[in-house]
Amino acid sequence: MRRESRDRPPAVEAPPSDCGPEAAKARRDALSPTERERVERTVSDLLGLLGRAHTMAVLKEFAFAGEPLRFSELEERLGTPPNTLSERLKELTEAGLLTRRAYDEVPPRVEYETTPKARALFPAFGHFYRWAEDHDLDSGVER
Amino acid sequence: MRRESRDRPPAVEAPPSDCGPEAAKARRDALSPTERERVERTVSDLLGLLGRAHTMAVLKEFAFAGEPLRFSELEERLGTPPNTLSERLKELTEAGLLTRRAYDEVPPRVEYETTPKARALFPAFGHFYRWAEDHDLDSGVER
DNA sequence: CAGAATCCCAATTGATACTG
DNA sequence: CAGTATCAATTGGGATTCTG
Repeated sequence: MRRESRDRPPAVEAPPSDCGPEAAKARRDALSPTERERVERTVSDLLGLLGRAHTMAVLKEFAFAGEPLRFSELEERLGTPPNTLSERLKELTEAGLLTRRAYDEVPPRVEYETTPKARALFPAFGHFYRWAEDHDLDSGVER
Repeated sequence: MRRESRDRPPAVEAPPSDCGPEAAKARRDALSPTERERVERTVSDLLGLLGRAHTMAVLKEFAFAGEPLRFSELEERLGTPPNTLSERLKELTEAGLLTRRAYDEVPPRVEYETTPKARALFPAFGHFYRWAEDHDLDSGVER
């Protein structure tokens, strides 16, 4: 797999053999029809979930925070309206990607924490960040 | 927690050093303030772009196809309404992720092809696929 | 006080018909 | 075939209100 023109620091140039598209394609072809169908459905469900406003931004926040976050922290960092944020957090919790823990205190405190299932997703977000170091969107300008 | 236990090793749990969140976090801290700000903005622009209906599904289709795709192929494979698909393709093209080539033929033919910039994004989609092999979304109760 | 619920309006998306 | 045009349906944003 090639790399774009960059004068960028070394990092690790070799893309992980684990998440390249060719690898995924090969793996897909190796699946049984039944299992493959399940995987396809899961992928499209996942993309459907991630493809709602603020959802990926929320996950990215958790990925970089590396610790539980409170509703108000997310609200502040993302600038997401409370009703929308509330809905996204509910969806992510129902999907099994976050757990919600309410502490019976004054003032009240609710913490959301990622599940292993969500953390297994994080490398993709790390990749987006990595991508952003080497690229820009729009204008066709390839720094 | 439905099918968390599989006959496959975790694998995804150990993120590749290249796109793991820790690596990204460390890299972020190493950036100059200016560059870091640009990267942050690019990431959120990217997530904004990807977070529209069907956008990631379109890119996934290209990632697995590995070749140019026509409007009708995408429409058929994704079941996306033509106006929405049209808009998404326009956005992706303007973002520099796709190129559009129209052939002067009868019947008309238009092919969309990924740019290197888009292909640099594909490992993330491969990762989503990989994730789906080991996980499921526990779709919660309907609203 | 955190945050869930509600209402209302704007923006996005979907379904379908239609055109070059 | 590859889109537009149009209109209905769904979703998101902002302000406000309610509750523990």
